[in-house]
Amino acid sequence: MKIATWNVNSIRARADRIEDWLDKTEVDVLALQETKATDETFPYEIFEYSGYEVAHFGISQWNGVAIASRVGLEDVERTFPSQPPFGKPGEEPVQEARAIGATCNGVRVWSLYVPNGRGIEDPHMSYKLDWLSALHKDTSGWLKADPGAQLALVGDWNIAPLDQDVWDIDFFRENQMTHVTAPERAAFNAFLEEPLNLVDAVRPLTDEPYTYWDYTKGRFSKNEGMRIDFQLLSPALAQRVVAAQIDREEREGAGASDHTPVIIEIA
DNA sequence: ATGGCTACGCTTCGTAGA
Repeated sequence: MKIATWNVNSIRARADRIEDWLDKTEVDVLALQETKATDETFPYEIFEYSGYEVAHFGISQWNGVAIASRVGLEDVERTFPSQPPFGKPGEEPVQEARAIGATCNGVRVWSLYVPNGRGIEDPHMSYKLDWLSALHKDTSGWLKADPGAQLALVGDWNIAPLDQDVWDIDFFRENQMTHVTAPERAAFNAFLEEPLNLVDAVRPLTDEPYTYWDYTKGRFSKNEGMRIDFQLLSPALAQRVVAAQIDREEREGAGASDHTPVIIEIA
């Protein structure tokens, strides 16, 4: 079974490419982030034509997450239980469409779009860290309830865990950029450490360093990218992984998303 | 020269991405 995750940066602008990609790769499960669509405007038909069931969660032109599957799509859950809303000062906090879960052929898949911190001092940074802390707490509960859980937390984590996961760590440091700060990395690493012990099964199985290249400044042609899209698997699921791939080719050509798909194959 | 892109919408700029 193949499970892919892909920040498509607008499902409507990318509809033809996504349909072609599904026909070409024949993944069984595709988790999507940044659909930039509401449930009303989401193009369900491109998945149905290709033989996939799909569940989407979108409430505005921002964010939006979905899971498409051709091996079953059960117990769909929109937002994880502890997921915090974003509160603007003086306004009612708003829940954002950043997480959708579904069980596909026995694997509990969460499609996650971790908030962009925007800036080190920006209120969105504490939102990002709170959001990850809440996800960690719920994940801990799921694994306590079932230590053998087949669980996949996949998506755009908006964190580059290692210095080598950005093209020039000095550039990031000098410009006080997000995605590489100690608190963000600690929040990410907490998923890989005791007691959760989730596994990044992709890193050891692919030579491609990056999953994202900015549209601006010719970043892709200069191969100045970032590794920020991950599939973190429960220990029991990680044992079944036989292959992994970052589909760099999909970043090429006109009309590409700035992120590329990340795929695992499990036995 | 310190830029360069892409997408969205009650669109023709402001917001967001990272």
